Amino acid sequence: MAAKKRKEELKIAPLPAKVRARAEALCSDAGERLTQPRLGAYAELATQDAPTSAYELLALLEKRQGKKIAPLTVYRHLDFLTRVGLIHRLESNQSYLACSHPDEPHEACYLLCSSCGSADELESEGVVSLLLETAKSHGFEADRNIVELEGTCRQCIKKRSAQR
Amino acid sequence: MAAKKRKEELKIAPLPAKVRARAEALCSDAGERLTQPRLGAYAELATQDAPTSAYELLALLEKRQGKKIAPLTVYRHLDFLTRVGLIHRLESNQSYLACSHPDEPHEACYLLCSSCGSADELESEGVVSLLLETAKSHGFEADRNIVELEGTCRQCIKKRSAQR
DNA sequence: TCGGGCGGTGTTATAACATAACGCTCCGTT
DNA sequence: AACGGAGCGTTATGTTATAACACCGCCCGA
Repeated sequence: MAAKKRKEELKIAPLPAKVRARAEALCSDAGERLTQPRLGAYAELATQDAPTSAYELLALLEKRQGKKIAPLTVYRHLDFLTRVGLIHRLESNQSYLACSHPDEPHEACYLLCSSCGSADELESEGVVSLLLETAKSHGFEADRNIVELEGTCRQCIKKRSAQR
Repeated sequence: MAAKKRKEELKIAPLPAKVRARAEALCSDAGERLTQPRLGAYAELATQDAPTSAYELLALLEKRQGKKIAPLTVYRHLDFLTRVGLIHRLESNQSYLACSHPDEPHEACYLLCSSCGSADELESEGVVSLLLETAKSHGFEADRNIVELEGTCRQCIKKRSAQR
């Protein structure tokens, strides 16, 4: 037979080469393996334009790969991707989001539009440092901060004012 | 028969008179009815010293009242209490917490200790206003802000340093 | 005081989100 | 080739939340 027997024939969402390279670099720097299933989950998330729930992601992956996937599998991938910083979890609505700038370690705020469902990641050293400082002054040592604003994004505000 | 037939014999967790009065005032000001089951749920939450999940609360109420309660009932009470501002929901771990100062409308930060599970509500005009300002400068109009810091509280830091 | 309406409650069922326990496979190292 | 550990799959189950529908009881107006 001419065709080599390839183990990994996983279908993966198209991902800009640059983004993919960045993800691979990030993982190898961390001494972690960006396997095919993990990459598949990341690529799928990265091509969504709104935060995605674990089960939505599950459905997307099943559709693309044409086979059943167990929820636990997806959660493991999400857990991994969160750990290495390629994605974030939005606590206020249990959804997941590819990080828009995974290169530098960061603490971000999220602007969640309740009208269109979009999420914007917002670098905010000022807010974060003030937050940590405030906490510290109360004797509290913060490991992780969750800052999510729900409201209406610029586009939706514009759209709304245009239509009336 | 001497005893009048009382409809409402719901057992309710003991609640300081002041706290109860404040809750009643808050509801009547809002034109809402603080019914027995609602008060029961509030009182139960208010006597916990850590954030409580909906199903934990359910179990507590069932135990106190000696009867089965449906989850939906509890969720409705939680929803009501959140709406009038007597309790808050912590998004990062799906739990609920009696508000420590429901009188004044407020936006708070929460300091969640991952060691002892306690939650501290922290008034933080500075942080909140900076947050809103930052969002606005991005054309985003925020309705609600979620600010939760996970870390170690003062007591647990002290305890930890003492024991080693 | 009667009656109508609406908010609150109860019941059953089910959807959505997440993890436990266990064993096999793959891959790099010795 | 043997070993060991990370990754993965499978089954089962736990946890969180909501839908649909009917009844009850309080308030208010006639």
